[in-house]
Amino acid sequence: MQSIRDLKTNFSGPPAVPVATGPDGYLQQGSIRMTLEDPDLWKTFHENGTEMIITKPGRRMFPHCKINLAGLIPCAKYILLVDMVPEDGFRYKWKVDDKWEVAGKAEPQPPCRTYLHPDSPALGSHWMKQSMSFLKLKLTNNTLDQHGHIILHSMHRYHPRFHIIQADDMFSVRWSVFQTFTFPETAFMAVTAYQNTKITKLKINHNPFAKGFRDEGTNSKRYTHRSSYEGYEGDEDLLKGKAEAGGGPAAVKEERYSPWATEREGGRTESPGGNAPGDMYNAEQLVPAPASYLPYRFHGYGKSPSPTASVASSHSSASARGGAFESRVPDVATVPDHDAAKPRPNPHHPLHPHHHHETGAPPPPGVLGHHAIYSPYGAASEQSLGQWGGPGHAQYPPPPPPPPHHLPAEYSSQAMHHGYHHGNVAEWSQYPLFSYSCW
DNA sequence: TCCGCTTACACGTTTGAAGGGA
DNA sequence: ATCCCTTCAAACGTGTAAGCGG
Repeated sequence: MQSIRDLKTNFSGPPAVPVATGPDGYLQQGSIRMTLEDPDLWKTFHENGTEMIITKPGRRMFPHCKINLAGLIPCAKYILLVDMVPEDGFRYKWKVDDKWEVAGKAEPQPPCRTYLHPDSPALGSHWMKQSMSFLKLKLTNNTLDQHGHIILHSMHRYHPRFHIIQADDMFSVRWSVFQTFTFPETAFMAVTAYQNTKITKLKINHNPFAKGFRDEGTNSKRYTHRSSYEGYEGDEDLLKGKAEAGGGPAAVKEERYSPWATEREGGRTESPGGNAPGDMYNAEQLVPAPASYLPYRFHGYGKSPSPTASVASSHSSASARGGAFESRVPDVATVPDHDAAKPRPNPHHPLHPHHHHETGAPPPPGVLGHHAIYSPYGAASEQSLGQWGGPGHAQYPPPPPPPPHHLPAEYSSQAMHHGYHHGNVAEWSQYPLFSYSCW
């Protein structure tokens, strides 16, 4: 694979635009690395088809996202964000034969919200000092949610996407260097009730809050101990792997079972027990953007649910390392919502966001979601984000539905490996990073 | 009838205030 | 007065099961 780092050569020299340096005047040099904590646990869930409960008041994820960062400039400030992007353009249903099947096209994408890590902004040294948890991130199916939780559709597949942005504050994000990371094993199905009993068992066995549902006695231990639970190989293997790995990467057997019907047929190759699980490829991207839209919040570029018939294919060899740099639109906070909903001048522009999968299936409606940033800091959030404030009400469903995005064929894992050349930096501003919304 | 969603519930963890001792 | 530790209750996070509604 061509390392995404090659991309950096486009930027490592004198920046194409003066704003290319970070807000501190430091130029991001080394490549930022992001690794996922508990990759084995994630893989165990992933092999069984991770499900995340979404509720009206909001539900935490389990496992929750926890990452390690390296390669940041210690004295530069960064902002860490996470959002959820659809895996594909379909709605699923759980079949009696224990697998998910496509049940139709995806619902129009709800307002896409971005969760701001509570520590943001913080120095690179802070981010690298310890692992960063998104424990308090909550998922909801309430499209009118006023708490800033991330809104998802039930029976749809998503994966979290992490953004590290070099910026002193939310206001300077527009000038900032940022990178985006995804981890294939963190993909999940949003559900209002668990469908796969194996997932239920895994949750009960691993989530301390669910201890009350564990069997009596031996398996009332944390997952660092071998569970007495029988009949769930993933769980057992995970524990075995941890015991035998001796600190090295756990050898999680690849996809011995996949609840994704299409994966079974498609020979999905993600999540092998490769070396350095969770390691990411990444690329540095500069974020020039016109300042004229500063009063607005982040603008989602409306990552389109890639019309993929097959959740199969894809997660790439980068995925094999546990994570992937996601080709994406390196831009922020530029275009008001209604603009974001307009058709892009060139949807096949190489800067157009790439998805993990691509197929010839029809594109889903409502692909240009509304993005908003949520900070768990109540007042702090108001303070730091207030300047992004726009119209103060939720916007769902988005009136009128935006035209569907037809994603380029490169909108695949391959693109994640190869990246692409940003020929014209100025054009980036046409592709907002986060779409705009309020809650 | 089926399927997805909501709600109340029991059980466990987490959190933070209050109190006591060094 | 300050710090540290313990205790305890409230808040919060879980999955379950029953019921509702399209």
